[in-house]
Amino acid sequence: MLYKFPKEKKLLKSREFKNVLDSGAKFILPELIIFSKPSDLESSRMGLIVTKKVGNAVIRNKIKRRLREVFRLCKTFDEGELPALDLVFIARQKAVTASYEKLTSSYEFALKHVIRRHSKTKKL
RNA sequence: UUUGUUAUGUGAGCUAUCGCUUUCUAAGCUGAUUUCAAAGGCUUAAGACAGAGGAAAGUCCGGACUUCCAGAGCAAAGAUACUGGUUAAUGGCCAGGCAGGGCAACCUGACGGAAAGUGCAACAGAAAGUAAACCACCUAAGCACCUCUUUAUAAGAGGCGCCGGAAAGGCUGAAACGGUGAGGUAAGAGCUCACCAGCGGUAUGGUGACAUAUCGGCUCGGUAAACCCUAUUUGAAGCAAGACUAAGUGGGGGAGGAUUCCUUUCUAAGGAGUAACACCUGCUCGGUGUUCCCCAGGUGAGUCGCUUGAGGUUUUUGGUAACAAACGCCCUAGAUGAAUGAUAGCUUCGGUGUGACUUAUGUCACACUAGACAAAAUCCGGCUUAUAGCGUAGCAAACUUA
RNA sequence: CGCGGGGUGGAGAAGUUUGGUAUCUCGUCGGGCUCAUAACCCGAAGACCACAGGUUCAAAUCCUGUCCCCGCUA
Repeated sequence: MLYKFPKEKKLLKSREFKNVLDSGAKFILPELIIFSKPSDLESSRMGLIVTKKVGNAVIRNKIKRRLREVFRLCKTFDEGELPALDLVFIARQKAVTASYEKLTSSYEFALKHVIRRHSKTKKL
């Protein structure tokens, strides 16, 4: 069930995007910029931003698909403690040449930091 | 065989695991209330089918479809421009003519009109468009003068000037009022003749563009991708078109009034007129809306439109061809922060590297690498541009062998 | 989906309307002035006008196609 990716796990409206981008926490990687914000929903949701600077339509679609796979498959770790997050991925130009494994590892690395940061703010 | 040229095909495949979208089936929930129960809707770690391109791209043309009340006239503006055909339509396509390029196959061409009018041509040059002035040329006819011959005022020869002749020459320029040759003349000239180029008429062939032949008088520059003229043609906006539903509430728009005249009629109805502005690309007619009253936002909600269509294709027939017709067969994406994928393995086409055989081309084996351009967004017909690798067929030239 | 504007030395602009010479400012280089630097003065280099093709005697300018950049409407 965890590997499914229905519409409820996507950010679809520009309001939701704005909300995350304005008040969310920012984490920068060579391939990505990730905005995150805890939500009250049961599961995490994700949205994608790939600008025209990255490449043409074919390249942009490819990046989107890969990032969706990364989000879908890497959700398993920290199953019990995983809080529901709204995530927005902004692809940078290095994401074009980066391999799939590199994307997953960097995403996991970022998630750990993000979760730690959010738990700290909750405690405070 | 090499080089070239034209047309055209393909745009890697298979398996496993995990996912996405549409449709159908199955199950469940909802609809649903006292009971029974439908359409519809939703869900599913259930199953099945299908799921990007030759250019999906650029948005350069043409249509379908939809809305605008979209209708008439005039003007403006835009587009097109050899001829004939084809098509729903086109600026596309096919065939032909002409011009240019190429040894050739073949390719390229905004290819109507300059005797309707207006404009333009730097520098150079006598002159850049009406043709004349200027320089140089000639001195036959007329006038005047000078020199020589001569006895002489007359005659002859020569010279200069005026008037006159003059369509030839004038070094330039991208371009100068036909070109070359011969005759002709005081000097010259299509003034005359031959050939060539151009213009016009006639005849023949062709649907036509045009071609061929012949005759004529001799010549009337360039630029319309300058304005323009002629012919044909175009209403505007675009699927965020547009239609429906829900939510919300006061409602996405709503509600009325004044004055003049006429008719019926007796205080009501109908018709006409009256101010300003905006829109229908400009104007006129015509129409709609707003103001002279009031108030106010919000959403990018859902469903339909949405994919069977001027569809594709085998064969046959007509046509040189584009294309058309008949019969049979096939159904092939409908997403909306936007699906059609991710990962792993294998096989073939290639590329790179190494090794072996071989004079070399090449052949075999192993390893690495999955690699061009580029993704539907209402749908079709074209055009243009990008494109790795692998092909197929026709034709032309050169070379070699028989 | 439908439109508009632009591309000229290293930088920023004019010239395109009406076709014939590519100009200006800053910067660069050389020289002068100064003990030295700046400022100032003198001189020079640097552009096939985004790319390709066409019209014309002649194209940055006119026409056609392509590429890139910027912006707008609902």
